[in-house]
Amino acid sequence: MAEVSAERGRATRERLLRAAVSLIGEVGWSGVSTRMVAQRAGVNAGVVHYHFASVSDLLVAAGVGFARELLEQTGAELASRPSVADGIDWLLRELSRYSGTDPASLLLAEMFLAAGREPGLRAELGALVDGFRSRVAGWLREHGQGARAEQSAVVIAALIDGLVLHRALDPALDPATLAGPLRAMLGVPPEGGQR
Amino acid sequence: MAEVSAERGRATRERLLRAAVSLIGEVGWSGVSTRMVAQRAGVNAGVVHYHFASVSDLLVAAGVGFARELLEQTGAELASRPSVADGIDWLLRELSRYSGTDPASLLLAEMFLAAGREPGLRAELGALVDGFRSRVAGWLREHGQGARAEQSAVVIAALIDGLVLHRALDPALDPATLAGPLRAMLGVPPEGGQR
DNA sequence: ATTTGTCTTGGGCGTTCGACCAAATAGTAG
DNA sequence: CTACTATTTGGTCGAACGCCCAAGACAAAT
Repeated sequence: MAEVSAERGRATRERLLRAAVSLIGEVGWSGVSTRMVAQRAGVNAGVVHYHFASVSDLLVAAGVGFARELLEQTGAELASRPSVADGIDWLLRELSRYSGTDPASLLLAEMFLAAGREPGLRAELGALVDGFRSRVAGWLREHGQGARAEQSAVVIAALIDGLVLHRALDPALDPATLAGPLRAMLGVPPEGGQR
Repeated sequence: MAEVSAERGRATRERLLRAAVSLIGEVGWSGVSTRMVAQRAGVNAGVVHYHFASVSDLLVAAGVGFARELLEQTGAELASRPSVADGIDWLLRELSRYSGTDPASLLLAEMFLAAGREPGLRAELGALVDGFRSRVAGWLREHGQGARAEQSAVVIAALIDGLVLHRALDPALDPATLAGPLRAMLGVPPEGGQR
């Protein structure tokens, strides 16, 4: 078989996916065009339709791949925190890194919207978010939050995305200042790990 | 002056705004076209550019008008609740009415995204959300939540939008089940209701 | 009756889009 | 070498886009 050719094709496919990820954040889901993504990937426009049946297919594959990586990484890091107070502090600090206007934030938001119009994307993204929630709930349960672990996890997951959205409107909004209400919600003493 | 003409013109302008509001939710901010909005409003395509300098101007005017009405109405209703527990319950019940896939939910989400690319929209929407937060904070302070009223208001406002987003992915997610964590956050007895 | 100003119409300009295709290129196998 | 497959190229297609404009329609003012 043409092994080197196949290898080069895989690399091109990867470049297309990466180009799509960055472009979705910059110009919006529906703003991404064949020519645009091809130019950024450094390939001819026709190549896009060789590797993907349609532009939609490319966008879904790119977005889901990115979201999977981000959610699994965040979930793992959060679950490894020794205490709930620690985890909350870490999460809020992590959220401060996303301004709400950076490509990563915008990509996430764009995916939520596109999911409403692309059933396949909705199913995949829904499964990812559900997995994240379960992971958070499990972590809370491990630390004695059994009673409302599930509901608290829902609140935390939704709050993450809500805060990213609101930071886009008001960059002065600092997530780190919200530790108080969150600790109260989770029944953690106000002065847990750090101040 | 041509009073009847002017009146008819105002009515046409209103129809264009309403058509734009419904279309943003259906096809997305950037998916709305001149011809589309004109057809839905029952007027010729050229009329759009008589009443508005550009499609963007129309969308901003339509979106901001809708958001202003919704936020002021919700803020007023929430602030009129006799107790924090009451308000939380009402808010969560109200949230249940938005599936995350209905035009109103989608319009709100689309506006957050579009705000990142249209500075004018961002300023207006930011002011509206800030006003809503202040109103919620004032209401919390009135009911003895002075210590963390501001932060709690930020959490509540962000949570609203986050929940709408997440409901779009998982319609089974029922906001009403989240009263427990929220009451804990606000220092309200879990079940009794009034403080 | 004529003028004035507001509103409405149909059409056209230039651009960009997704999709598709035949030809060209590169690498493997016989 | 030839035969074959995978990949890339440059180009074309019809459709839709935002925006603009000249002309018509119409109620009020003169």
